[in-house]
Amino acid sequence: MTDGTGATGRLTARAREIVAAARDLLEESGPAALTMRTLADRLGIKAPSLYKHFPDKHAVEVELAAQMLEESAEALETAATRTPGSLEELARAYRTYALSHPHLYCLATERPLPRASLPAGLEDRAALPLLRACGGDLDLARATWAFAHGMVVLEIHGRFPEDADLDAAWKRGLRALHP
Amino acid sequence: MTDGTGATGRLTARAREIVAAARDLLEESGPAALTMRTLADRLGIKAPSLYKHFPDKHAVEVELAAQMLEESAEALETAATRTPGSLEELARAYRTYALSHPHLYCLATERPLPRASLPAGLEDRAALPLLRACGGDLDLARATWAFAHGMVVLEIHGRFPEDADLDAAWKRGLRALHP
DNA sequence: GGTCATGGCTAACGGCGTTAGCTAAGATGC
DNA sequence: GCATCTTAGCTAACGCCGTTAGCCATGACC
Repeated sequence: MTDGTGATGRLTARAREIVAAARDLLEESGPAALTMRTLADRLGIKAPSLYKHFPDKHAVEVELAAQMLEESAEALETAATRTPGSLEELARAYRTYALSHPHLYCLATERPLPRASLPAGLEDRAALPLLRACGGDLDLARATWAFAHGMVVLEIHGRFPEDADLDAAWKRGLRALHP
Repeated sequence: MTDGTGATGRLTARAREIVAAARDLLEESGPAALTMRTLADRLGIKAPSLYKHFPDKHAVEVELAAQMLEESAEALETAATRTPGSLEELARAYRTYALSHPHLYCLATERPLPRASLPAGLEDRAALPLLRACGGDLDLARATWAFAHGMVVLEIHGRFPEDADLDAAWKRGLRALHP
């Protein structure tokens, strides 16, 4: 188990404050509200001062993506520990986490993974619980991940019909992928 | 079969030229390159003139999303006609279309569906081939759609490991969902 | 106590979407 | 055939955005 931020040591204290404020802003008001000026405002400083701590806005967003990856990994690990081998519980944890942090989930997900800037091993760690639940079948794990990600983003972006029974679609997909 | 644009009659000729230029710009250079100024440039006019034809940039993007929906529906219908009942061929058509137009696919997909501005019935039409291939099982169709969408967007955004065998993951997922 | 790094600041640049207001050209009505 | 109105362009400008340059106070270090 980690410190929950994954950035202690990698970032200065002030940089972590900035990331925390950025996260609040993003989660409360969406990606359009996450501007360098409003972020600085929330910290009681001016926008250019942010560049003493991060080279550009993208670097802040990468930090947010890393948080999301780390936290979702933790959520999956917790579920796997509580109910070993249950893909249903893993899926529930994934869905719950993503829908609790929709803006963060999309920010972290809808662009290339910044592997170079990520803590070593984080990507594998996030994938491991699902891979184990799939008995080491890499193809099945990837297919299941795609299914879960697809369900979550389609739901977040309101692509399903209003009256769609998403619980039933989840059940049906999981039953097929993990009989 | 339609005219392939779906907008004849709904849009003026000039508006259709603008959408066509916007599409070229988007597909060639990505969403960041799609600005009102560069779009106007490509048409040999100035940015404010675009507002004589569309109320705002979003309206242009909605037109692009409608094109994507229409064309992917056509691709699926063609596949369903050529190889009736084959989910493999449907999936291949979906993947091929999305990967041939990645920026357009993401633009149309990574935001709420503008149902009010869409041609009537288009959403249902796009969903029908898959629903039929699933024997009318709505839950299975939605699960399969989520799987396919997840595979495509994760591939587009480079989220899978470099060496991942995506063909195998597609096969594995489809085999599970449609035994 | 002088030196230097830290972390603020103001002013400004170029690009964005968008609005206001002007105008040339063509269609329309009598 | 002329007046009128609509169309579709234009320039200028506004308020945002990310970002850079350059200045300055504070406090740590030898």
